[in-house]
Amino acid sequence: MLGDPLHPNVPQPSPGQPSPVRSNPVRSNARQAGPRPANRRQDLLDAAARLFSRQGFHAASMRDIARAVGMLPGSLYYHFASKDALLLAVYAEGVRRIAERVDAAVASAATPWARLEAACVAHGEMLLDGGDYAQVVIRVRPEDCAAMEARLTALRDAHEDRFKALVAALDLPAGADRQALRLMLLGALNWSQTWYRPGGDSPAAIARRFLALLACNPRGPGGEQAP
Amino acid sequence: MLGDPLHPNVPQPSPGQPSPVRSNPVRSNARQAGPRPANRRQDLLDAAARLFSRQGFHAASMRDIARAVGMLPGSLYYHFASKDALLLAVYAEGVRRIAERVDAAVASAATPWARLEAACVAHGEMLLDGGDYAQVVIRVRPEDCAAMEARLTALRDAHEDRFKALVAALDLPAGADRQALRLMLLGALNWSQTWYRPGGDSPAAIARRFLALLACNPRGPGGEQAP
DNA sequence: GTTATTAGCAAACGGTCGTTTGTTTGGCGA
DNA sequence: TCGCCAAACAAACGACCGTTTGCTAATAAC
Repeated sequence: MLGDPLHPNVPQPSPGQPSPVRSNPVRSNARQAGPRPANRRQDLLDAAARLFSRQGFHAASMRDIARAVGMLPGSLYYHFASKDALLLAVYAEGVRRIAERVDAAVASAATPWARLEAACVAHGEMLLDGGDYAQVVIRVRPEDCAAMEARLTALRDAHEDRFKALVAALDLPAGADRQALRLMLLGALNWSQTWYRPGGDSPAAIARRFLALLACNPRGPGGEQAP
Repeated sequence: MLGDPLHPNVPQPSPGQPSPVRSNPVRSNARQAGPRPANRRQDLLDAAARLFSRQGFHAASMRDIARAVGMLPGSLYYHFASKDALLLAVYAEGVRRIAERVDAAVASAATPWARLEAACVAHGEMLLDGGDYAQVVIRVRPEDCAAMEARLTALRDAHEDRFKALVAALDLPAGADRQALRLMLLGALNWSQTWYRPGGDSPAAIARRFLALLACNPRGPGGEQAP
């Protein structure tokens, strides 16, 4: 009862915060540190993120995840109410991490075009090399988990709205196709997860090469990319 | 024994041919028509394509597929040696259908840019509206089926090589980034499967809008797209 | 010292998975 | 008419699935 059964009755670090090194000065009556609790919940999230990103949602089993952290399968139901809830937690954290980086990159750029480029570079770096959480967001389709589809889609859309704003801020000729511009950029970046292998071009270089191809880029065709 | 167990001992239509309407004048001793055999194998392929494209490889079970054609689960092992083999057959047919359309479109275009545009339009139309077989090729990742990964990847690569040739034929300035051009175009198109919904822009329009955004397009920035 | 809570173990639940095995059916060629 | 064979049925196999239940140490609060 009492709402959806996403969170079992366990003290979660704090929703909306980056789940810090667990050194936050909690109020008195909450369980605080102790040698035991450690960050087993975080370990579980990490393991789930790894397996979901490498094998996909269906192919990664709860037993796999439990084994990865040295638990028995039933034990992780103390921390997460279901496999769906575990995916949602990983997915939300993934979106949060990508958005965090993108926001920071955007904030430190001056012009609209520089902001879009910074966002694409940050987005691409997270997708391709930014850890398992970020990769889950692209690898796992919301419809892979029917029970969570709406929530996962909402999370992904909220992130992509940032790019809507960035493209809207560009100074473009009147009839410019801003929607296609956004969809092409994000699509090409997201799909790059399927062919990217470390060792070749860096994620940042890939993102910049894509952006350099766009006709409306004021640098002009074949423009140089900054290092 | 004798090679990989992909094909049970059942008369397959003919490898490498488009599996015609089964009206080919077979030699004498092969079972030919009869009221029974019909095209149950084809029905099975169709059902598998549908479920694989809608649910993905892991979420679609052999029981689902059997039920879709009114068979018992064990019965489809008469036609396909394993789930993996069934996926390979669907995937190969999907690649064949996409490539067929792309080749036809390319053949009926005159200039290098027109050929690339025709290929993108055909590719996009197949991905988005070209039936279940084509959609499986994009929806199912080769690594979803470890046993077939190499073969699936080879099929997909063979198709994408067409675009390598089309881009190589373009008349571009010296330092043009042809690889990024191809990857961006194909990536944006392939990813569009995740957001496309019938009713809005047609697949052909989407493909043309993407191509129109590219800086190297001789029509110039914001160029018009043909009807 | 008692009590409550945290975190996990141990073992199973019913169900579904891909697959195998043995048997039956119906039409065809001889 | 007989035997053959494609094409399916019927029924299970063992393995694995997500999940539940009951219990038990360890820790913290009183």
